[in-house]
Amino acid sequence: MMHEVIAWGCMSESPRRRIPEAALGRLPIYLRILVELGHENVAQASSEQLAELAGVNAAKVRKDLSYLGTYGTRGVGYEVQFLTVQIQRELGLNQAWPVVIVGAGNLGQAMANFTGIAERGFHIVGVVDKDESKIGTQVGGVSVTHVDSLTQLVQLHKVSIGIITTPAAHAQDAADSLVRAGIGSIMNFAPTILSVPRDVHVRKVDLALELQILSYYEDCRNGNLRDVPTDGRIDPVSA
Amino acid sequence: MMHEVIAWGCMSESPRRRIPEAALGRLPIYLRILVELGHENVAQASSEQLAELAGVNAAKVRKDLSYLGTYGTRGVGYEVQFLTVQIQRELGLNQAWPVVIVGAGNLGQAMANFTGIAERGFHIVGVVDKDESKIGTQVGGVSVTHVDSLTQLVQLHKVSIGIITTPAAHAQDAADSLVRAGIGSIMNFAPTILSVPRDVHVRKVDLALELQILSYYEDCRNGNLRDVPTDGRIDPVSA
DNA sequence: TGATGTGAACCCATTCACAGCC
DNA sequence: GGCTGTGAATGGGTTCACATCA
Repeated sequence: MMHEVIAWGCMSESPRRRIPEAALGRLPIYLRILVELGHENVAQASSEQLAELAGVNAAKVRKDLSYLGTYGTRGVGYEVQFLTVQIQRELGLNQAWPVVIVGAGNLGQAMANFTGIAERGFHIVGVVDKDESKIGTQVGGVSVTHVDSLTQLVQLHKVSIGIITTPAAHAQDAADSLVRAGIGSIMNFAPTILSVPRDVHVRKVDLALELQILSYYEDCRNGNLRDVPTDGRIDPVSA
Repeated sequence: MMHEVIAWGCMSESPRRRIPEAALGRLPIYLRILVELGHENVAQASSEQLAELAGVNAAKVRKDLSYLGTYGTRGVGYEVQFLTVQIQRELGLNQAWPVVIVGAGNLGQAMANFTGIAERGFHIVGVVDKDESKIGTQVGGVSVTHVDSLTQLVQLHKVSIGIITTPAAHAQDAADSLVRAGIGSIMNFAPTILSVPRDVHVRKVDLALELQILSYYEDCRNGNLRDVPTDGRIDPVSA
């Protein structure tokens, strides 16, 4: 048995990714929990405990962690410190990632000041904007510079991740600037589908999206059953 | 045939949900696109066009929209205005949802000022904090009040959705306050698993999570193959 | 003709259940 | 005995392909 398992590494556009997307999305959650447990000087944790804290079930925790390697101890559990490092390594967090923010508005400031970002290995090396009135102001420990300085900033600090916090109308411009500067991945807060070269990763965070889903559930809870569609279709109560 | 299809409405904890979670999560995306198309006076759109704009494939668009009802026209496509209203209705967005924000920090301010929220039918009726120095300041058109006024605020405006933008350490307190005030759904920005009664919906937005996933992909792209696990397991290059 | 709507097939993710090891 | 690691079973979501209808 060995099928076509080529290597342990991941490849950016590999047809066969090692860690399933769904599991990958949960690794940061486990990581956060492990770091917290570490702060509380907890040395060991079982999949049951981790599952409880993560709000998932134990089998999923074990399956997810098994993609990383055999890091648990049967009959005991996982060593918190060790597993923390393994997940960090897997996520590429064993290095400080320099990040630039495009858009010095409220959200840009919030991201720049967000301690959770710095705590988890990301370092804001620049905030740029094209609004002259914002340039020179201090945001999250750096001063805002003009968007034209982006390329210079990116090359100087070897930045490969950019965050777009501009209004939707300027998001594509921001993305173009980032791509021109040579960025490889973009976290986009603007409610816009960005058009970028195929080799640039974009992850979109839609701040209103979750609210809209909540409103669906709230509407349901309040007993406001959805209206019947307005065309000819009728609720088939009986055959 | 009629199984137990009771009605077209959804129920908060119904064992048989009408719209699959995955499709529900895409409705806000289609909605945003449709609204934009509407602004550009586009009258009709095919599943192909919508798919292109949403970054998914056409079959998925059709399947997703089919959960709402039969709103397309074969051989033609979907009527933008009509479909917009249908999705809004389905998401419960045919009403203005009052919302409160707990935490008047950077992120709270960003959310309160975020025009995308107001544009999509949400109305910030209050921002509360427990830091005396913030109370009275203006944020997004309302003045910050003390967290003790939460219950009053919620009852006065019949609020059922709350947003937590406090530091992680205070998030559980914030959630408790919201629950005590009678809120039904919570959007949580703090990187914390909240403990709430079973009938309260919580959706978590982890701002650092997406960054951590990006760093994984960046690490891969840069050719930094994942290290081999440090235990005895070796890459099985050949049988 | 051309695009929707939808069973059926497929594929990925979750869960189960237990062998294997501490 | 207890907990991990993992094949196998299950279930949900995606995609295919085509019947259907304007």
